[in-house]
Amino acid sequence: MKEMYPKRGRVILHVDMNSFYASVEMAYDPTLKGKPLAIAGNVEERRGIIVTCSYEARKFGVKTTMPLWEAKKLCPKLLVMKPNFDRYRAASVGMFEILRQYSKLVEPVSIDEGYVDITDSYEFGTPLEIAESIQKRILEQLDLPCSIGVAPNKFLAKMASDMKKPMGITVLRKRDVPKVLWPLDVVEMHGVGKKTAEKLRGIGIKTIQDLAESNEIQVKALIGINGLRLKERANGMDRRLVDPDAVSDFKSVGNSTTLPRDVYNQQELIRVLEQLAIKVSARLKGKRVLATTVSVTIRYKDRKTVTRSKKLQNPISTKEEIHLVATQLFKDHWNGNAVRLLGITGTDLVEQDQAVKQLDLFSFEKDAKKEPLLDALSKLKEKYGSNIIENANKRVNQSFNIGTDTSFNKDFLQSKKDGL
DNA sequence: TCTGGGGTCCTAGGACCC
DNA sequence: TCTGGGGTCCTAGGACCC
Repeated sequence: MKEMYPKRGRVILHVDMNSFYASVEMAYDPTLKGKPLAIAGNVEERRGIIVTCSYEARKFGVKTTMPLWEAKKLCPKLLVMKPNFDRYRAASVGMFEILRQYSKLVEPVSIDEGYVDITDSYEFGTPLEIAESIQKRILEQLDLPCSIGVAPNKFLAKMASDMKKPMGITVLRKRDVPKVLWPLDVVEMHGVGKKTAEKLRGIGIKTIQDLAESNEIQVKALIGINGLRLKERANGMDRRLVDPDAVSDFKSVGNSTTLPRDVYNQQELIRVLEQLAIKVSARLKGKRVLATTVSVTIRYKDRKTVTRSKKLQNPISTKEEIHLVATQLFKDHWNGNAVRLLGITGTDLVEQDQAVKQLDLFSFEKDAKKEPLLDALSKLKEKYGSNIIENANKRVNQSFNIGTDTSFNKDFLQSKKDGL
């Protein structure tokens, strides 16, 4: 069947939901439609900021990341809601389900956007027809608006979806790049932020065209290997594949909180760490993973931010363990100044099922101290097969010879008994 | 009386090993 | 009497994105 169609170059869609959180709230409660609506964090407190807002609110100048009080000044009738993440997740699942009906090659980028490779999706029509069909179904079935970019690669699709909002469809071919993309300021490029744009301006690169025609050596010297990638993108080139598994193996799990006021008191800060440890632990367990490295983020009154991390011998996930490691890190590195924000992040994640083996190996280490080593090794071989022996050997050596990191853990357990 | 919270990726230096 | 060069791991921080 497929052979009947002519071979064509890649066709990638980037689907981007419009003011997603606000749109979901309007789908839940249609009386909100047509009104200036904002979703904001920490609505009760002054430090609340706008996360998303409806297009009606944008007409007043309300923008993402704007402090709530400022938004209210611009738009006194602004309706403000706290985020309902369960609703957004449900809507997101529905959206990606629709996308997967057109191609198996769907790569979620975040809760409200994703790429679809429709190169081989001939049976659903031309690329433009597919984009129209997707947009229509998301609107009819979920009552949610989106914008779609149609292009030969991810970068162009992403740039295209951004061009018409809300409810736009933009086709961006490679031959359109000089006319459409090149006149734009280089900061408009996905992947170029304020800092990079500033640096580029320093060597006379202002527009995307300037970057496309820039001197590779000069750009590389200025911003590193990333500069070469950006130059390629500016020329409309991007070979990245649409990878359905890209997000499934996430790299870290963290929680942080800005304190309602600046805090000096160590006991109080340690209690905040406990709350964060509870959250991180619950999320790790929900994802069935353990963290091998724990980081603590401290933001001071003057917004100066430091992160300190510790790689552990054994991955952990309980709230007690996380709290102990985080507290130790905090005590070791806090400079005593007033703290505005605290965060805990777990990285170097390993799957629980794999960690079970490691747990067994750990208990084996204790056995190894009682029994002759070879004896214990052969026991292990019976249990797991020979391929695991090498790892076991390493771990035994570590626990016998070095042992610094295991004592790190033990110190914590001791300090816990001592009441911290 | 300002600037949230969740992430990813990259770089760079020091320690350590061979 | 002087001091290479490559590689990996760990830690810290910066830039960027949604």
